[in-house]
Amino acid sequence: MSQRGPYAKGVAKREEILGRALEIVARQGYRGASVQVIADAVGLSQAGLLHYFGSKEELFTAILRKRDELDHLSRAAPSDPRDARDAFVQVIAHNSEVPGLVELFSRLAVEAADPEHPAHAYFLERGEVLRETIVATLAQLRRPPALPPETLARIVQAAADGLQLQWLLDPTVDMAATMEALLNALAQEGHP
Amino acid sequence: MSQRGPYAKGVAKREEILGRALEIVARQGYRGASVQVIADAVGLSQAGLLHYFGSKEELFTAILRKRDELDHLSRAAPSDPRDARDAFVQVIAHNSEVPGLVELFSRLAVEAADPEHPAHAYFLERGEVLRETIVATLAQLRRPPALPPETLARIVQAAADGLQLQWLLDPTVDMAATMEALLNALAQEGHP
DNA sequence: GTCTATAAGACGATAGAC
DNA sequence: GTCTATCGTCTTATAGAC
Repeated sequence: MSQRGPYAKGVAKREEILGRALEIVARQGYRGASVQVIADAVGLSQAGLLHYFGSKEELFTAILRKRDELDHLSRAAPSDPRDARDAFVQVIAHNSEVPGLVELFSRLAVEAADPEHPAHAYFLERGEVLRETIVATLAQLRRPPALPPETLARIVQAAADGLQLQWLLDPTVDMAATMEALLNALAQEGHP
Repeated sequence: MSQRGPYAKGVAKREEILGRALEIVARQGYRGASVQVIADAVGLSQAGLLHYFGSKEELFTAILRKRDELDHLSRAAPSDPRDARDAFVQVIAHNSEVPGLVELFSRLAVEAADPEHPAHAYFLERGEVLRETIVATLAQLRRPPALPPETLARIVQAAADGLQLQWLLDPTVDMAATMEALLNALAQEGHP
């Protein structure tokens, strides 16, 4: 059904390109990556690549969306709070393997401040979904928390993003361990 | 003494330029600010401006250093933990008034991941000083904390940086209030 | 759908006059 | 110390052939 229709082939090819572009950025890093570099890496000309993605910004936004998809981040989190926590920490641990994606994410997070940027909506939506997941997970823990759940969720999200900046600067920083420590402290906390 | 010597005038002028450049970026925002734009704003030609700063990257790094200086961030924090907390929160609150500086900081934080970048050392040093200050302040609170002080300091720093990204994306986010909530929760926490 | 070719511009940096 | 002028590079985007 969804594989038929006039665009099926184009969409499939687009996904294939996206997958390879993702690997390239993840492995070789995002060194101010240009459309040309990605095009070479996926075996297309620059114009050929931009045929599938309207512009550079849309291309990189699509890469980030694809990454979330592969990270299962668009799915609902596990219902058991500890499983949800572990899944979150594992995504962060995996990020250490893909510095180029972390750099791309951080860079676009700044550029997407402009409401006209194609990634603006992406970051807004992603943040909301992430925080909602955190709130839902927190709701299953001991109550009442010391802070409003929405505030806690913002802090956890901020910590995750900020740890990426620290890790980019100094790769000896252990993002996953630090986040796990924070989440464990949050899980144990609350007024008796 | 330090105002004499062959470089005194050049240094003074450099500082003057820096102060104006800081205002420009703070007020008009960093919109992919180029050397040209800053030069126009401070009333110099592009080459004239680069005479004082060797390169674009050094110029922007100097702006960030100047900002820290004006924020009294290079000084020792107040000895009373509550005063230290308030000072920290006030710096964050003030950041809401200077979006261009927040954007510049966040952007350079990513670019400075490259050890060759002129801002690399700046961000490393700034992070260390900030975390040491946080650790010293935490040491004056109830003990023992639920987490190692160094870990807590990393989390607080990460939260501050991450909140900036959230705020750039959505200016209705209250960075100062969120950070204050986090710090208050940390101050009250600990094993009885 | 994919290419070549090129437009069209921005930018940082430097040379050299004054 | 400050300028003008220019170089050289890199970039995205598009036009048009196949």
